[in-house]
Amino acid sequence: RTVTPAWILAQFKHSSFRHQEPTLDQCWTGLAHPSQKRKAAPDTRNKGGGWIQKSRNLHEFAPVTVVKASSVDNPMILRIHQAKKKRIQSQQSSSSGGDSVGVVKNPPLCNRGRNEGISNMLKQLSNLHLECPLGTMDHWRAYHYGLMAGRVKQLDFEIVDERVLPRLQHIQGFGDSIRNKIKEYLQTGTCQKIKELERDPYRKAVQSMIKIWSIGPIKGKELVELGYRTIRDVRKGLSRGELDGLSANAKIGIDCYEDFEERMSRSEVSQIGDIVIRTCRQVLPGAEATIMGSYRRGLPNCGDIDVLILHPDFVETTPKGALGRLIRMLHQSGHMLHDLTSVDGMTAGGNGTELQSESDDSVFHSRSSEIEGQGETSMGLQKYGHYHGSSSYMGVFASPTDAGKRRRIDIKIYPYQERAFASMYFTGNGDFNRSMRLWSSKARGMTLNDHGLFPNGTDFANGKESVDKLKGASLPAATEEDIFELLGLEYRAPSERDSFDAIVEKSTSQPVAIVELDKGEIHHEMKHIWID
DNA sequence: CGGCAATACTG
DNA sequence: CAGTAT
DNA sequence: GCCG
Repeated sequence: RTVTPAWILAQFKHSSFRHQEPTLDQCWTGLAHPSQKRKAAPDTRNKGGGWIQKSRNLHEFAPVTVVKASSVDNPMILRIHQAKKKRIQSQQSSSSGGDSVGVVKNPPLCNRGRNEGISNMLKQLSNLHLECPLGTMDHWRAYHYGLMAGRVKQLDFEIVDERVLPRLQHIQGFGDSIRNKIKEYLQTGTCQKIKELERDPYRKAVQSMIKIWSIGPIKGKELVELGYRTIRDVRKGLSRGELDGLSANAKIGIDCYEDFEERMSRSEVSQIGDIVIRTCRQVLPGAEATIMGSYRRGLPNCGDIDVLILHPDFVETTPKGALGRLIRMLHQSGHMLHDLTSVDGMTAGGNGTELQSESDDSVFHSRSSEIEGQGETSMGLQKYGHYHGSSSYMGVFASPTDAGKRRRIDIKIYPYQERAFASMYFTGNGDFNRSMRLWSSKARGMTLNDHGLFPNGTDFANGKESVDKLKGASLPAATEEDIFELLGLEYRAPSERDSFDAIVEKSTSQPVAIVELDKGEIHHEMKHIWID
């Protein structure tokens, strides 16, 4: 049933399910429970001049989050469990946990914002390594810095001075290097490593090359070796004909360099979405098209537009040529400027890809052998063939709101039966997807992708050949909730899918404690919570 | 010292 | 297949 | 960079 705030308060009062002391079978994570992220710490801190200073024992800095350490095969829980054991051994203490007042399932929205400074520092380090992976290992450095940038924000305490460093030691992912950088940050307010990386002219040059869409670390380095340091250099080189070897996509990337750096407002995204969706319905009546990505996650601005297309009549297949037809129509109306991938029959983002010809179908007929009966009328129901699989398109869209600005757009179409998996994937974010897939594989022995969820051992590994088997072998899910359920994870609304740590095992009847929230807060946070 | 998600598209 | 992308 |  749906739980009202009043009901929850009543439960708290009557303590019908009370917070229990964590036993060894349980653990806390060192991470704040999502529900306490915003509220708890500021409160506690403000009382009596900072509890971090007051309390030395570890039970006090992570007072609540009681998560059952159930499945032992869950690596994340396992690690955390491990960490706790370690801690328990080294440090014994008596009481704690007085603040928890009740339990809910399916905890509410994550609120971030703690340890901003440190998080930003780690994020910077991540980016500096990510954008310029000079050594082969840098990629994973960046990965880990990124994860930790997310994790510090979820800590249930503020890192205000060095005394918390030993506590950090017990939290998964904070090793010597990162703790030292945090220490440095606490002492000096900066990080020499960042300065150093930012100073390095080579790295800086490669960074600016890498920001060109379709230029990665390898080509970026090549360009720098050739003497190009800035986007201006590259443009100059291009105009001199020195860089003819670059791909068509790279040329688009160079042309749109500044535009692609920019983020757009939600309103612009929704307007672009409207255009695409309306056109889509013309081309494919009955289609369900939705804006996904960061827009769906509710971010205030977005780096690109992601549109997912489904059609209930195409359950195991996709309408052959529909995506191409949509793209072509968008080209004709002047909205779509460039293709970065080819679609169905259309040519790739190559040279003459623009408006090809007048005859609506010439492109399709000439390119795609597969078209069966193309119903002709531009707005009637088309008869589409069945393409077995999904397809995805990347392109460049003309901003309807900001004249001259060009926006990255991705459009994907999937068989209807894959809709839950496709929308999960396409909603992201990236870290969340990786976390979820890691969980699937390590904790559940299954492989999760945008087509389905497959018990390992299923014969899906050999690429395109087995797409069919792959589909057939997937556990069925009609909704995203189903997927969380299948994986034994707490449901997360799109807006909550914002980090690697946003994944929590579904407590099997094991309550999750929350800290005191005032009524307004509870009302605000919980009025939509579903409790089974 | 191996693993860190899993896949699509291009040339 | 490597590189870039999601 | 960190973990097992």
